[in-house]
Amino acid sequence: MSPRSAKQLEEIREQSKQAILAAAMELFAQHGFDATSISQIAKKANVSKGLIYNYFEKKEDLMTHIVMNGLEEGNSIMEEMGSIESAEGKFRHLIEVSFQYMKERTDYSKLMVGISLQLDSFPELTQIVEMRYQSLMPLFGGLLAEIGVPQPEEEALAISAMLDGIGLQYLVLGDALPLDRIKAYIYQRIIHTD
Amino acid sequence: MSPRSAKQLEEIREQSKQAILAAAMELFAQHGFDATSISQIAKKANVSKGLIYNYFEKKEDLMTHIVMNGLEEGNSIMEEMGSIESAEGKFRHLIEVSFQYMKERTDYSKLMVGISLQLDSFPELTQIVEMRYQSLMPLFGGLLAEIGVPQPEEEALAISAMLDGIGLQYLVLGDALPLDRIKAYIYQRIIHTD
Amino acid sequence: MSPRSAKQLEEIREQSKQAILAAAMELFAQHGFDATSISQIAKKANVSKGLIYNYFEKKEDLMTHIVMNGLEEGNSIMEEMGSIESAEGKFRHLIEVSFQYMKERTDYSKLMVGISLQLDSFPELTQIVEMRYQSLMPLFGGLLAEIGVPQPEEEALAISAMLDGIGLQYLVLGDALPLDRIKAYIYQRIIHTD
Amino acid sequence: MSPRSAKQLEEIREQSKQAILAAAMELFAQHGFDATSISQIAKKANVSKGLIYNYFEKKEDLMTHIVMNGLEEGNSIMEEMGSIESAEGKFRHLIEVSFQYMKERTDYSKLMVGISLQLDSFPELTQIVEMRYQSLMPLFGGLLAEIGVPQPEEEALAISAMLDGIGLQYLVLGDALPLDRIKAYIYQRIIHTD
DNA sequence: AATGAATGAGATTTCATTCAT
DNA sequence: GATGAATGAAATCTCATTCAT
Repeated sequence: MSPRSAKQLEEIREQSKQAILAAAMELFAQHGFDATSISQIAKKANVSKGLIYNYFEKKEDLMTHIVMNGLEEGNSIMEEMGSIESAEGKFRHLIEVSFQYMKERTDYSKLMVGISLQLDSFPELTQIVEMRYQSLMPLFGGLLAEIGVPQPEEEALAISAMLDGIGLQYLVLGDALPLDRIKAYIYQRIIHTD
Repeated sequence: MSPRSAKQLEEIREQSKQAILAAAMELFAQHGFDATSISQIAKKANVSKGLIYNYFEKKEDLMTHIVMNGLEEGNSIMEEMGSIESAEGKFRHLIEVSFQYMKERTDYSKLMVGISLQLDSFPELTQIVEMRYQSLMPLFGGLLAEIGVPQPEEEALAISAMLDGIGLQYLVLGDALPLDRIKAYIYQRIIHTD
Repeated sequence: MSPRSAKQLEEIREQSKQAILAAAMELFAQHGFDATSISQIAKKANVSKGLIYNYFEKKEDLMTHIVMNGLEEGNSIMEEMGSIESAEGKFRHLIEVSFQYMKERTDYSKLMVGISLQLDSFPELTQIVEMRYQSLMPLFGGLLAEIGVPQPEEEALAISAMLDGIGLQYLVLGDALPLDRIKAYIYQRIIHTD
Repeated sequence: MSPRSAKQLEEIREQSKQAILAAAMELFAQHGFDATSISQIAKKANVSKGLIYNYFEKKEDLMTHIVMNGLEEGNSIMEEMGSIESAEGKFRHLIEVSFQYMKERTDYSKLMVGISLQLDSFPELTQIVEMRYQSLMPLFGGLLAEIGVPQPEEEALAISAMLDGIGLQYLVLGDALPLDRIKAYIYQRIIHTD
């Protein structure tokens, strides 16, 4: 009865949606949410303004989807960590992944920091993002305790802050920031071998 | 028509300007630059829309002025530091001032982080803000070297990142973040007495 | 491709058309022509947006068809009247049918009044609807003359206006309007037995 | 302090507002609320689109203001009636005013009927308009009783319906409807002298 | 210096209509 | 016959900016 199979339709829909989300993410990251117009997104995604509203009810929803997707991706990265044996290995993995993320997904990182600053415009995200910020602390703390670091909780606070700070600085300064040197220092400080 | 002296006029001008800038800063920090309208600023400053354009050519100029003022203020705080003798004292002062700033001028801090993320909308600020980020590093490095910290440069990178990270986290999490505990930890780590 | 007889096809067509018209009528009556979207109609009719355009060239055509159908239905009701002998019987029938219509087909009545007020948006209907309004007058006049009412023409004007007015009031006030009391009064006035 | 006096400003504001309301009323009456765009209103009022939003928050507010103004005007007409002595005089006045209104303010009448049909789009008006419809009935009833009409309540219902019906018919048929003949008939029927 | 009415560009959003399948 | 993804025009509304006073 229907001229295109359900699967075909789903594919088409998914493609359009992804094109739109990709364009939106890039622009949101570059210019911020408010300074990005639906027209710009449509143009970048090679799509009509109207189509965006076939898939997303409001402009806000674009942001919501992007952030949610990103957090899910983050979760699956965390889960990989489960398969690593030693606490030290886990810690290394966490650090590696964090730095890699900043380098490779700079856009997304920028967007996340931006959103953090105006959470009251995105009520659906408030809780999720706040939890995100808070969930890493105990994880770090546990790992550092297992490794045998003297004051694991304070160190967790410190390292978590450092990572966020590095992220922020990297976004502003770009490659002028010596990422690798900082990474090495962290390892040396925690693991005492390197 | 009314015989006011040049000095009186200047005073009036200055008062209006400051009222406008204060209102703008608060609103920019709370809702972001794009989400704040000139009308809102005018209302909050108890001033007409038109008057704002007597003093500032464009909306962007408001932001530019606010940021510049803030940086100058920052500079004068730094200068106070000159009168302190010991490197340790200077370092302590720097840390104290930084934490105090986050607590008392949260709005302004938020605004500065926000602006950092969309520097391309404020071309006049790009250079200035980038310099700001970079200028603290050597300062920290010098102090830490004087104090006798083993790897002063890496430690400077680390502490500078930590401070920015703490700032970011404080903006998102508010008082859920144990500022004082982190501060104590920094002191303990660098100064070994506390 | 599928071997369906012309008759079957015709049936399918007719079913779809009727489903669409029924959905459109309900929605037009409830929310007005402009406030009703093709999407809503499609959803209510369980049909795709595209299909509507297989049967009707433009959205306006839906309205045109609905009104025409309604008028035809009205005509056939009138024709039933032909089989009644006495003028009084005919008059009673006319009144009964009118009141029944208001009660049972409130939606359609609402739609007809609404359309009357913006005839210039539906050029094809202008003449038809105007004729409708005018055609009842002579009919009433003739019946009232036969019954022996003193000034049959004026009374026809009056009763016709009353019926329209009752319709309008009923649409606004709903069952707060004492339809039966008014009906009784009309009978009493014209027929002097009741 | 302010360059134009408050009075001047108020005058300017009032003029613009009236121009906008007049344009809106005419267009709403002609094409209906939904089919009239803010652009059309702006053009007809010789004013920019933006200005309309200086005075009215939403498009709906235009309708609300127009209807409210009209009802107030209606009230003051009713109050004139208080100065008339005899019930018969009052009744005549009421009828005269009603017919005059239809002729002279056809636009407004049309708009009122239109609004009555879609009251659920204008929640602020619902109560007011319904009350309006209901308030005339007892008024008529009282007058007719005083005049000595046999069944004053039913007659009130009948006449009230007739007036609304005449209004509706007049809006559709225009001067093809013999207003004066109907008016004469009403007088003759109620007052038995004419 | 100060006001605020007025403008117009542009933002978000809706929706009738088309068309490839 | 039937679908629904896609378009684009137009609608509502916002707001930085201008300017007569």
